[in-house]
Amino acid sequence: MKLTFTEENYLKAIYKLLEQSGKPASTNDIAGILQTSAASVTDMVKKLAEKGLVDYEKYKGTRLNEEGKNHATLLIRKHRLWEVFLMHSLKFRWDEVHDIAEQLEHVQSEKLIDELDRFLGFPKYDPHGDPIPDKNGRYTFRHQIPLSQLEKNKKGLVVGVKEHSRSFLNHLDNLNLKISSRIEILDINEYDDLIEIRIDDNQREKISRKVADNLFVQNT
Amino acid sequence: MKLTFTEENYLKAIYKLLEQSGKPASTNDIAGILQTSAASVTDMVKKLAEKGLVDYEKYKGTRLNEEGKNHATLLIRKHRLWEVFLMHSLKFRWDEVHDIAEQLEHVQSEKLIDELDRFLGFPKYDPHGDPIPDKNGRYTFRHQIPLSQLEKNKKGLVVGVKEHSRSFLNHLDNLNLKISSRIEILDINEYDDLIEIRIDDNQREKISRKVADNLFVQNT
DNA sequence: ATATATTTTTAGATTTATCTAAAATTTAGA
DNA sequence: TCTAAATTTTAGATAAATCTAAAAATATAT
Ligand SMILES: [Mn+2]
Ligand SMILES: [Mn+2]
Ligand SMILES: [Mn+2]
Ligand SMILES: [Mn+2]
Repeated sequence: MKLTFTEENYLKAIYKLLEQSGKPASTNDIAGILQTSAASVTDMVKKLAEKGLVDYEKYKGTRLNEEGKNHATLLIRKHRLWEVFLMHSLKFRWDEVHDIAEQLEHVQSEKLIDELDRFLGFPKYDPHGDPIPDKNGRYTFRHQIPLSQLEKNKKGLVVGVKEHSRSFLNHLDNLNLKISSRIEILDINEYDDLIEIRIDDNQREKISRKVADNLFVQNT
Repeated sequence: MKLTFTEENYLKAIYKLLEQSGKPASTNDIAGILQTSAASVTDMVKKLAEKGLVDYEKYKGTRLNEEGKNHATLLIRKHRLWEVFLMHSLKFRWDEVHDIAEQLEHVQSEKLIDELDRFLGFPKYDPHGDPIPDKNGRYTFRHQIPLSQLEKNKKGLVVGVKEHSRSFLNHLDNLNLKISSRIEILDINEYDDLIEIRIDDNQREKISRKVADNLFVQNT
């Protein structure tokens, strides 16, 4: 089904909220993500329900149905593949790719996205470590934990970020932290909760719990 | 200036008409290209005039001013670079690229298009032989004539197509004719005006004047 | 030159996505 | 449990891009 940019953005917002909480998306939360009024959201979710993309119950919230979920997954596939393209082929930084991918993800062409996938070598993860759905909507899951859950003296490999904000990504750049960085927990300070780590068997850095919560690592 | 898709499509239409005829674009002609009503066109050209992109005189037609011309040229740059990308990187055929480029050309990011340009090696021409404006809006012109103007026993190199329709491009595919094909005029039939050519020093083919009018060649 | 045809503009309506303000419903606190 | 706060929906308005039908201007043909 051909949808407008707006409709697609609503589907993505509802998908994200469902992913985060597992519960139906509330009108207010959708409005928050899309920076619009609750009244507009009510109008639009009714329309999406009409079109058979979501299940909507007055005052109860909105959830994607099968078709809505498929469409949202396709959008995420497109978004993340474009991010890989921007980063690997066009040499963008990881803090720059999201905004442009927000536009590119709405381009309509199944062949385009499948050929892009092939061109990029069927990548499994995007520049932020998020999994890329394949042509059939299937993800490759990965065992990962927040860096804040890694214990003292244990080692881990950075595989993703939870936050995607520019400021967080720039902060990581300044710390020399990136996807595939090796990390060892040297100390966790009892008093101020700062975590001291060694990065790539090299520099030592102190990071806040906020940063550690937003970094995903694999045990190594 | 940030423009809507619709506004950008009007600018392109006006640009094309000016390019074709040299005269200001008529309301009806714009409506024809954009498949819309004359009344809508009047509304929109007034709005574009308000925004300082076109000069519009009631009943006299519309022409791009400096700013409108710059914006239209940027759109053409984006369109043609995306066509090159689709063809060279993603292996699309030359009859498939236009429709997708019509969508991609509206993505807003100066860095995106300049990096794409670099990635593609600063191509001078698109898959149909049309020149690609550089970052400053400058084209590389090329001396070319329609194949129909090539004389008997003369040789030429195919450098572009005038028509961009799918059916014409597919017809050329069937004849094995493509950009960079070498052509020799073997005979021009007096009775039915069919032109007999040799392609790549190899096969002989008879083509109609209609086809010959729509193929650009360089004398060799 | 005058009538006719064509083109273009205007007037008024429609659709889509948005808004604000007020009403209805649900949730949470005392 | 009752009341107050928060959330959500409804009602009505607005802005952008479109439409149709009618009026106005221009072009064409006898
Ligand atoms: Mn992103
Ligand atoms: Mn991402
Ligand atoms: Mn094209
Ligand atoms: Mn082209």
